[in-house]
Amino acid sequence: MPAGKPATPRERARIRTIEDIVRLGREHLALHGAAALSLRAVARDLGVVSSAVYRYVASREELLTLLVIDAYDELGAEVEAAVAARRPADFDGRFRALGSAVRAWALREPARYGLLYGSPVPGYRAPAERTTVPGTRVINALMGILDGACRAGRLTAGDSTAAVVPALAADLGRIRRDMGLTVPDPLVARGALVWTSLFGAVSFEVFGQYGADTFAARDELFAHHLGVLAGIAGLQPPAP
Amino acid sequence: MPAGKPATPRERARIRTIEDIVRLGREHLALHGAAALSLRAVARDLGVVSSAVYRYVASREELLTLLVIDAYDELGAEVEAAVAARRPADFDGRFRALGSAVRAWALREPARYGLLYGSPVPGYRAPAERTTVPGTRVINALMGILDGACRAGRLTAGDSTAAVVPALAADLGRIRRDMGLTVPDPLVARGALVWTSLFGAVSFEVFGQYGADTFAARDELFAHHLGVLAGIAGLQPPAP
DNA sequence: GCCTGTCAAGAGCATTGCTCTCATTTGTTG
DNA sequence: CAACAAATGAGAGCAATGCTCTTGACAGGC
Repeated sequence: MPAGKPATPRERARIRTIEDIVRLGREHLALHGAAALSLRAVARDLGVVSSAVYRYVASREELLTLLVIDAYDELGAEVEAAVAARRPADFDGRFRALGSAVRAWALREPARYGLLYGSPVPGYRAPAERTTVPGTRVINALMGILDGACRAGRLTAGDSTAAVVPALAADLGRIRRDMGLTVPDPLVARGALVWTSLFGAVSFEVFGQYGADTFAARDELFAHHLGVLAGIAGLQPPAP
Repeated sequence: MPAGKPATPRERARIRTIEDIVRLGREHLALHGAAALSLRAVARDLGVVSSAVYRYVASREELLTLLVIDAYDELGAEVEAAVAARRPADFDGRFRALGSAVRAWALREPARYGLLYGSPVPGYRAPAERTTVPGTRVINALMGILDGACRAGRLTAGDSTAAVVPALAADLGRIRRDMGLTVPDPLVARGALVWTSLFGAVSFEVFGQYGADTFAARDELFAHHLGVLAGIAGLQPPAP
């Protein structure tokens, strides 16, 4: 990418306008939800007629894609910051920080979380080539923690030493190679389970799948879940 | 409820028309997704002008609610049937049947699954008084399995005998009382985790959160996850 | 200083949810 | 059987939406 600072003032004004559009779109998204995102409303807020917005953003889908990338990046940055705030050797603490950061961001930005991890917006498919990189920051961070614990010998195998079936082993092997992991196959599979389970727990809270008043102590419930998930991943709490 | 067969033919024709509307709505939902559901489109398919539909369905939201109930009921019925097909004492098998049934239905009906467990349709809130009963069939079945295993003494406590924090214990106690469970608190909490984790794994598949070609052996991955989750719940595989 | 390319505006098309009025069908009842 | 009343369907209409097209103005680059 050329990137940097495009010399021409036209280009500069252009990217500035796009930034404004994304910012306004983010506000609308957070306020009224993904499917209620209206290009005309953004245009109004921008003080411009609707057709003018199409000079900068090809379509509503394009704006959605920009907002998806924006949200993935914000979530990823917060998660990475939360993880980095813990001692590098405190793998269990790093994992819990990751989970708590995901949940905190999701509860603070439910509509944007729904855009990323909820039902896909009908007729819209996020272009993989633009969203996979920011979309993998969380799972990369998670696997990084597991891999670090494994290299440090702080990963308990538990009863998960049982070999996985060959078809799955092929996938896991490829993943380990692509991500440069040393974690053994069964624990990679468990890492994937922990990953999906974490987002399942968060989604239930954000999307209101728990009944309205089934759980009053949601913070404690989530903390409990995080502890169990840490155990599944093979992470051991810091020595007392 | 009076229910039964309303004598008057007008009422009969009326409920028949509503059934047709729900059926057409279900088709549109499955084909084009939830947010693309259009009352005018189902009116066209029904061979009637759009305003006529409002004689039977108060609003688009109302139709969505009917479709939510319809989907919850279909999913619940399939899950219950799958569970009932296993030997009552085969708790582990029953749990795996439950999980597989959820996944099978979700993969077969992704749009309807998204309506139930995805991001809420913006501006729409399912009325709890009409959807909670059908919406709790899966978790009831799951807790029923755990409770049955507990009563039969086939539930391994594992290392989960540690007491939960008081705030959470209050919630768990209420849940146990409401559902008539004998499972101890920590295992109720684990049941909740297994519940959310199951739907997390299914959602990742249905919503395409796994990369396009990260996992080729998704059936095996899910089976592996189910096995781990069964262990978390305290279920032991049938004696060899 | 002129020209070219970028930009905003406006009109317009097809679509949506929903309401209103009016005519027609239909079931019931005298 | 006929008359009445209720239920039903049709159509027009309103306020939105996404998106396209044409027209005119403005400003950057030679």
